[in-house]
Formats: sequence, structure tokens, C-alpha cells
Amino acid sequence: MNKASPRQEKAKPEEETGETARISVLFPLPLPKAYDYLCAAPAPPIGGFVAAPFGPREVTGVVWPSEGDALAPEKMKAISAVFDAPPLSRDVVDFVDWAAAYTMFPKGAVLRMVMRVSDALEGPRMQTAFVKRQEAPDGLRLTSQRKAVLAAAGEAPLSAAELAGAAGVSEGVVRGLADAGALAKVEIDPDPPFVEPDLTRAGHALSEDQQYAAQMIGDVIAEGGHKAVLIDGVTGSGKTEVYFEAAAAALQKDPEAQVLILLPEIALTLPFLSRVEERFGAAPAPWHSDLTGAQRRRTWRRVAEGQARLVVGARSALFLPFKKLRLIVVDEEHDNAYKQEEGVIYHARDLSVARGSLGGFPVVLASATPSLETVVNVDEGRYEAVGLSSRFADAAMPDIALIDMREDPPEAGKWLSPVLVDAVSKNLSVGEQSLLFLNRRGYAPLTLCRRCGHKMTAPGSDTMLVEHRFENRLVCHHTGFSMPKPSACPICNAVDSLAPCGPGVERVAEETKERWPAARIAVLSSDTAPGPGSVRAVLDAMREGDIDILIATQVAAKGHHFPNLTLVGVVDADLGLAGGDLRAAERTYQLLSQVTGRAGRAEKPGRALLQTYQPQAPVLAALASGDRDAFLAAEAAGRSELGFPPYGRLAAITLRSLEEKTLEETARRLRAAAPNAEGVDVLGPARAPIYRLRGMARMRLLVKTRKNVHLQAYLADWLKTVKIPGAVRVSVDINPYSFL
DNA sequence: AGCACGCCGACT
DNA sequence: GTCGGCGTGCTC
Repeated sequence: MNKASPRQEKAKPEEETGETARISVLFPLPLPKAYDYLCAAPAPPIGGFVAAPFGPREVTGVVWPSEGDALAPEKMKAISAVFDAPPLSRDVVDFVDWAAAYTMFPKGAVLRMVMRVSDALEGPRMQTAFVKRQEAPDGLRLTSQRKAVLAAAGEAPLSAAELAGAAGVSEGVVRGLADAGALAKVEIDPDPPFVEPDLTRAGHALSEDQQYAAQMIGDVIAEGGHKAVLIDGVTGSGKTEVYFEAAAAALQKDPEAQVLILLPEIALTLPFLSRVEERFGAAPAPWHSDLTGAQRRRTWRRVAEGQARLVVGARSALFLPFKKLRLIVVDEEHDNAYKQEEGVIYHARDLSVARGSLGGFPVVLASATPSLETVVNVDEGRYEAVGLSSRFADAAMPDIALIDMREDPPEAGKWLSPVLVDAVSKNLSVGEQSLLFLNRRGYAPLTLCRRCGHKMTAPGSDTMLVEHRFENRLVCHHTGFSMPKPSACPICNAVDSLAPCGPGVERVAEETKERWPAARIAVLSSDTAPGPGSVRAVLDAMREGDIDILIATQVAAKGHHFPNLTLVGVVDADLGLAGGDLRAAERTYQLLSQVTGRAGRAEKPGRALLQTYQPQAPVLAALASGDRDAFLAAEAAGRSELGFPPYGRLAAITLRSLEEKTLEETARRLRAAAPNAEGVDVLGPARAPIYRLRGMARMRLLVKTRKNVHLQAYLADWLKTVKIPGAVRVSVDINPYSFL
């Protein structure tokens, strides 16, 4: 933060007016509470941005609601400046407080997520741009470079860099022309406003189901107040069009209203932006981690001003400083990418509902495979639901069958069973496309020494190294570590003894190429090639019919539809079924429904074949019979019996340290200090499934409570009684999703 | 998060 | 004898 900002006013010295006020200021630092300061009256409003001395330095913070016991006035310092930027709305302030209490992270840490673009406070530093002068000055020497620049210049102001780029010359040429008088300098706002959504435009023609859903949500919006609504419809049933109508209704109702559409990941936002533009005649304000600094500042500032009315973003967009947010749409609400696992740990779907409740506005959740949490909320009447059934003009859902791998095993060293091979061959012969799905990147998930049995793991971690044959490297998918594949075992030094075990997409691709040498085969995985563009290219080729067999990971499961795809083969439908992960079955179900839902079209229903060693597993049986409700009911019964979410509350406490002794000792002491309470179970401590991560040893405790227990209060009472040594770090994850 | 204070090892 | 390691604790 530059304190010499032009938009910042110096706080008036108190002698000038004699009137002083006391305010609390929350800083974007991991601190649990606000600090008290003096300032000249009238005090800036709650939510206002101020700079204040804090210890030896000056920090930008936000005026926060005061909490009771004031500090003695003589101990207080005075704030040093007030920013002339729009204050955070009371909604945002209350949401920060609520989110901090819920996640058990310090308020300041949550505020930091809101203020991540704090240089936006400095306001528009004008940027110099150039327009073409009506008539060229006399005696202008025209070189070919200068001609190119003049051709690129026009009435719309362009920066020196833009002009130089367009003309393929250096910026010096542009400045030269300006000095010569052929270009005029103008000052422009570097953060241009977003185009207002055009609400007079008609949306897509809606099916009867869609109309009904849109009408229902429209009524909720018209009524005002908070309500959560689930749009429940299979892929292709047109959920997007329905919530576009909801967005239009909310924007229409209040000329200052803002709408946020959340998507689970950036890869999906880019094509999505053009769909919004088609519907509203204006691109929405984007928000995701790949934005440049300038794009980020522009969205942040325009959202704070209330100028950006339609925002599309990833989970962190929930912490943008909306002036008047009136609707949130959470698309693909079941997607685990909404769970933020680093820094402040939160689930964007859950916080969205809380944000709507606090702000008194509706929240729309959309999914083809809603989470059990949401389904239970609907069943128990807390959320409304509206179903969309027809799949693009009543196409039949694909026919799903299981391949029992115990009866039809693949040949040794191969991964495709004869049944699946047959099906693919038939599909090839009639010129239709096949998708082989395997949610495992790389060539082989495990690299083992044949001589001594050593498993290759990342240094300082217990995470397996995955062979990526294309780059001839071993890669850790958790930490990002990678190394060239060694020729000898690092433990026993045996040469050429490292054997790849199990299949990854690259290995299945190898088998596919051997088996169908004439077929056009492509691999789609987030790391097959760098950049989102190459994923796009493969998807386009698939849609155009330029690929016969696509071997893909999760990337292919989302938001795409391929008209000539009629067979989906799931190489390992058992992935993720094992293990103690509470949501493993649900995740498998969601992923497989999405993948199998890719096949088929109106006139030609596709089919899906799932290879499994446990065809009797309830998840797979439910998939094969197409009975989603039966699956959800079985899951619900299981979780209810064990008292797991959503029928009880769950928190994970993870301790990590470099010193194993101290770690184990602290975990034991912590466990021993757990207060006995009605309806509370403390499990552990146990080693985390991935015990070593980035050199740190990790232990974890699970706290399971009945629904009527105030989990956070219990945890706070407990944790404050235990002295944790500095060498041990503790983190709390309320409602954990990852059990690694 | 920073930054200062403070208490134990190898250097001019 | 001092420089400096980073553990602990505080910031209105």
C-alpha cells in the first residue's frame, strides 16, 4: 500500500476541530480482533478503509463494529489517513465476521481475502493513451513504422503499448509521433467500466420445464428475502438458461442489484463468459486466479462501486466487496472444487448460503448430481427444489452396464477387458466416437523397485510419485515435486529395476494405440500439454469428429457435450470406493454419472460400460439401474446411522511439525484435554493418511458431534486450554472433505 | 503477517 | 569479547 495515494485524505489533526471519536479497525492480518484508534470526528463509517500505525509500521485496515470494552484512551493511537474509496457494505462486514466465526479462522485472515487487491484503493491512476489527430502536422516525416502506427490509431484511445503492439513497432515510435503532433495524448481510466447487462434482450426459448423452474425462482426473487433453491436437472436439461432468467429477474428488480454466478473452476469460466455475453449482450466481470493484476483490480474496484452488476467467478469471488449483492448462483453445487483447502478453509457453497441468509437474498444451487447435504436440506424443507427432466429434446439417458472384471479380466499387463475392447471395435467400425475414462493422470500411479520393493515417494513426503512417460519424469501430484526418472533404484542401486504399477491415462493410451493402430486417438488430461488452450483444442477436435477414441481424466467430465460420442468406457469404476473417506462413494457416483452422461444424443442413445471388481457395490448397482434416489437413500441411511454430516457435525484438527516426538506428545496432550460433553465424540489422534507432507509429520483428530452441539464453541473452549508449542502448527477444518 | 526482543554458538 | 541464529510474543 502506497501511503502517498492521491485518493487518500490526511486525517485532520485533532487540534483543528477538537472533536475526536473512537473507532475499531480490523487489519487484513491473521489477527482475531479489531484494534481501537482515535480519529477526528466525524468518524469514517463502518466498512471504511483507513490507514493506521500498527506496531512499527503503517497498515491499511477497515473500520469495524466496536466490541464492548474500550482500551484506555491514552493507550490509543490516532489513525493516519482515511481512504476516499467506497466503504465495504455492512453485508460484507457481517459476512466476514460470520465466516471467521464459522471457519474458526481469525477475522483478519478472512478480511485479507476481501482485500487481496488493496492497491485498488489507490483509485484510478490515469493512464496515458493516444488518439489520432484529425490532420497530420506539416512536414511530418512518414517512415513505414510510423505509417503502421497511424493505421492502427483511431478515435478510440489506445495505450502506447497497445499501439506499438498492433503496429509491430517499439513504443518509441508512438512517442515520437506524439511529440511530432500526429497523435494526441489523452488520459484514460485504466479500469474501464463493465458494459451493463442488457435486460431488454429476450433469453433463449424455454422448454415447459424450464419455464416452470424460471417462474418458480422468479417468484422467490420477487418475494424478496432469503431462500435457497436447488435446480436439479441432468446434463443438457438447460439449468443455465433457467438461472440466467433468475439473474435477469434480480437485476431487473433493483437497478443497483448485483448478481454473482459461481463456477467450480477456471477452466469452465472462459467458455462460460461468452454464453453470458450471448444472453446479456455484455461480458460479465470475471474473477478467478488466472486474472492479471490489472484485470483483478478492475473487477474488484468496479464491484466495490456497484458498477459491475454481473460477476462470474471461482469460489474466491464470494469475498469480493459487493456493494449490493442480491443473488448468488452456485453452479455444479456438488463440486468438491468449492472446498478451499489452503489458508482459510471454507466451502463456497455453504458460505454462499450463509451470505444470502445474512444479506436477505436468494441463493440458487444447480446440479445434475446434487450433494447429499443439499438433497437432505431439500428433503427437510430448508431448501426449495425444482427439477428439470428433459434432456435436450428428450434424448434417452445412456444405457449403463457393469463389466465384472473377475469374470472378464484383461490380458496380463493390459487394462481393457475383452468386453470393452469388443464394444470399442464395434463403435470404430460404424464410425462413432468412444471415450475411455480414467481419473488418473500420468503413465502409472506407482513406481516400485522389483528388487527391493522400494516405493518411489516425494522427498519429505509419503506421497507416491507418478510416472509421466511423455516427459520421462516422476511427479508428485500433491506437492508438485518432479524429478527425471532415475535409471537405478535409489535404495538398492539395482539398475532398470523400477517398474510402473497400475494404469494412468498415458498407459491406457499406449494400450489403445497398440490395439487400434489405425484409429485417431487423443489423450486429454490437465497435464498432457501446457495451457488451457491445448485442452480446448482437443475438446474442439472431439466435437468436430476428428478423434475416434479419446482417453481422458476428469477434465472431460465437465460441461462438454459430444454429439457423435456413443460409448463411454470407465476403465476403473472402483477408484475412490475404498478408503475411509466419508464422501468417496458420493464422489464416485457424481463423477461416473457425469462421465456416462456424456454419451448419446436424441436419435442415438449411447451406452456406458463400467469396469469393476465389485459390481455388487451399492454405488455401482445404483448407477447401473439408473436409480439415483436409491443411491442417495442408501448413502443417507449410512451417514445417519454413523452420525456423520449432514446428520451430525464434523471437524478435523490437524497438527503438523518437523519434530515427530513433540508432535505425538502434543497430539496426546490435546486429546487428553478434550472436555467431556454430551453428544461429542473425539477420534484419534492418528497419523494422517499422508503422514509426511513437505517434510512435516502430521497427526489428526476428528471431532464428531450431534447436530445440536455448537461445534465451534466446543472446539474454542477446548483449544484455549492447551498450550501448543511453537514447533507444532494446528489447523481446524470445519466439515472436512479431504481426508489426506 | 511483520518485527523486536532475547537468549545460546562460532567468529573478527 | 561480539555477531547472529531463529523461538516467542506483541501490535490499539
